[in-house]
Amino acid sequence: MKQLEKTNCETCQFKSCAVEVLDPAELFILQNNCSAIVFQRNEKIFREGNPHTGVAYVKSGLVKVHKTGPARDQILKVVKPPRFIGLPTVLGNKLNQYAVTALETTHVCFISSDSFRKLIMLNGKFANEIINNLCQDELSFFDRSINQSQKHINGRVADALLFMANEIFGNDSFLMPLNRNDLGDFVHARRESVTRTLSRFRKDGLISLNGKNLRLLNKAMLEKISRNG
Amino acid sequence: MKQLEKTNCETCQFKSCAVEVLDPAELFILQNNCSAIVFQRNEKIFREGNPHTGVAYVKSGLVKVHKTGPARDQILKVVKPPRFIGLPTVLGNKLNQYAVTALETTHVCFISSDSFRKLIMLNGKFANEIINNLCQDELSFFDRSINQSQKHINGRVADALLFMANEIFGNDSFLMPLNRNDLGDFVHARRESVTRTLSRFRKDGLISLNGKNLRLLNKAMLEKISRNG
DNA sequence: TAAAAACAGTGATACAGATCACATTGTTGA
DNA sequence: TCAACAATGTGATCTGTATCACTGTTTTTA
Repeated sequence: MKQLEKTNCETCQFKSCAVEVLDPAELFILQNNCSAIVFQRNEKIFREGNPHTGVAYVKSGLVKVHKTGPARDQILKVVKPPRFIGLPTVLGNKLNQYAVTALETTHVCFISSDSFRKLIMLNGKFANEIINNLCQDELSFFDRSINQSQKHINGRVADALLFMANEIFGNDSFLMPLNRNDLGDFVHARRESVTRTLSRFRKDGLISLNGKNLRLLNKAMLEKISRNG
Repeated sequence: MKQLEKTNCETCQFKSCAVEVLDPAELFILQNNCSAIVFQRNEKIFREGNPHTGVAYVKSGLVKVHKTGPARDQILKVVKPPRFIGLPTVLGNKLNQYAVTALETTHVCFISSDSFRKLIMLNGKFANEIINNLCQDELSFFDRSINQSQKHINGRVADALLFMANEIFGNDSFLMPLNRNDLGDFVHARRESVTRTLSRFRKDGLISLNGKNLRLLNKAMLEKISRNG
């Protein structure tokens, strides 16, 4: 974790849709209440239970959002930039309700919650973009919840692989950013079951697998498995 | 389902926090793009896959939000008024992504999505309230997801009973608004398992149970079961 | 670079809940 | 008010995945 020199929000190459609609005066507010920080793999961006540090805007990299449950940690989502993270906690002005951890080198801007709220109040378009974000999250969370609870482990692991390939990497070949244990926490299963499922997929020629190195060989079949559980 | 005569938003006794912050001109917009409808038990307020009918403001009654999964229906939440429902779908201008059904006689105001969006753009405080709502939803959905996937059926059913008593009815004695099948869809279990769990709770003196008539007799113990799964 | 710690694979076993099949009770409307 | 259907309860059985125990491998760090 390393603080960077002040960045220029106006010329920032990672501007969010929400920030695009701000006028110069509003950008000035943002500019002066925003600090850029770099996190390395496995460094925590939010720590569960700690006082919040502002809204986080993830500019580059990859992060996991996770939370301690009664039995174990659970990965709620894996988030690719550009994306705001931590609105619920920050806006409620509470302690962090969940943890966020970098899965690779990740650039983040922290925006003080006061100024974030000020922007919402000042600029309806900005608020509208934030609302769109939250709504989108809600819908995908509904889907995820249903899929996780109604599919068998084959379907859940297939989902996770397709998600990584399609949503995160945009490539059928990728380096799995989660270890087997985390992958278990992501698909509501245990490490051993994930291992067995991946081995089965490899044996059936659906994927090639070498440690974290993954390639989807038969997406049609994986999608079918995803549908049928 | 029955359309009522035009209501007066300004003097409405069920005004939401969000609507409280509107000025007269904005209330006038709302007034003219808002229709009040009553639904009886089991009538659908939103039908999954249908074109949306605007944001729904639930003024009184009780509703379930549910969605078809690969294997069965799933109840995502049970919502008590006052509450906006259906923002994600409406704002995305898509088909309804989930269904909403009345569990008892329920009064709803439908607000056209255009005017709802206009209010967000015009009034930062309104937008802010909506954002607070969405954030709160997200946090409770995270909790629910973790509880549902990590607890055994005893803990999940205990959670549901405590939720009904504490959040919905504010009373340890209530008429369960969900039948055994729905209760199963709510706690990610099957009808038979719910029945068995409730019987066990009754035998152990934790609840009294007579059809839909429920009374929590030992909340301390139910909370303990909820914690330990 | 050796020792320790984290990560990954695999077989044997246990068990929570699903599923099935059927009996009983409650509800509805012709 | 009786037939038809929906909802509920209950025992017997099946099964997917967790758990346990152990081995092998990779990564970290002292």
